Amino acid sequence: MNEHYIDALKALAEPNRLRLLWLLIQVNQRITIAEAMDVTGDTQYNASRNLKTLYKAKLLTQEKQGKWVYYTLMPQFEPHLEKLVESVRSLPQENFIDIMSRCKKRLSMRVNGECMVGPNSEEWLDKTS
Amino acid sequence: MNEHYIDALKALAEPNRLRLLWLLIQVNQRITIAEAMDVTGDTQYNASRNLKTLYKAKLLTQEKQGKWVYYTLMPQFEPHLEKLVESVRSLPQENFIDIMSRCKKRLSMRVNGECMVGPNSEEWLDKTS
DNA sequence: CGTATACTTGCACAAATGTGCTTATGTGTA
DNA sequence: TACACATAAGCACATTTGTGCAAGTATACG
Repeated sequence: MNEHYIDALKALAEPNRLRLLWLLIQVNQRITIAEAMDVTGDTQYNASRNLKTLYKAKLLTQEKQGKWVYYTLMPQFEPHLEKLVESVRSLPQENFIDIMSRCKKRLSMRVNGECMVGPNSEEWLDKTS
Repeated sequence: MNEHYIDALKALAEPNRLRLLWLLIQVNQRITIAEAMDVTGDTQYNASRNLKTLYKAKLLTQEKQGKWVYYTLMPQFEPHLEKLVESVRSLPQENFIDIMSRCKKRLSMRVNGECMVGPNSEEWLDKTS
């Protein structure tokens, strides 16, 4: 009963995942696990698993492209899920200022909208030092 | 960071509590633990703790009156919390039909809007047998 | 008073969840 | 084919969370 909704709530009830979904809502763009790692500072295992958890809760879509896996916000059509995403969207930006600026920095390293470098690259470390 | 919001999500990410909050939203009325027990079939410990968890997450208010403790939906003023409650409100009724009818039955046993009998009373068992 | 009733809290335990490490899979490139 | 790199999956472990039982607090009522 409402298991899908419960899964979504559980997926969001964890700070790292909430932050990830918030980011994906705000940037309105797909991101790779490598990019998520750099932006959040998470380990590879955690970035991968947290994105996958959001995917299993049907909040994200997954798309493999070469060696990269892109995750994107999934459009919701049922009212309760739509409103849940809207709720996350309304979270005050103040709590995410640094993560947002890191994300913009990381996305600016793309070429033609494609992720080119892996996690902890020279280019990234230069940008953030 | 957003701990209050995370608490609310956690509180809702459990079927029994989600059901309780949905009920409180729909009936738009305070209810006692005794009533919650009868309606959900939960034990006293669980009804008490689940309502208290929702209270600690600031989704409900608590009001002691004589030997009864009434819980009521708490009005939300921050957009993300408002929308979270709206999301729960939009959950399809189909999933709650039986619980809703039991709740109406239980509330009809009140006198002047006050709960008069405890859990598993004769009157209640008669009504639902 | 003393007893019944509504509710709370502490403890023990099982189940679920998050994390880290290691290893495996799969893809691009030389 | 071999190697580098992005991601996933398996395992052990600590933390959290839900549940049941028992004892405790508080209020009503005779």
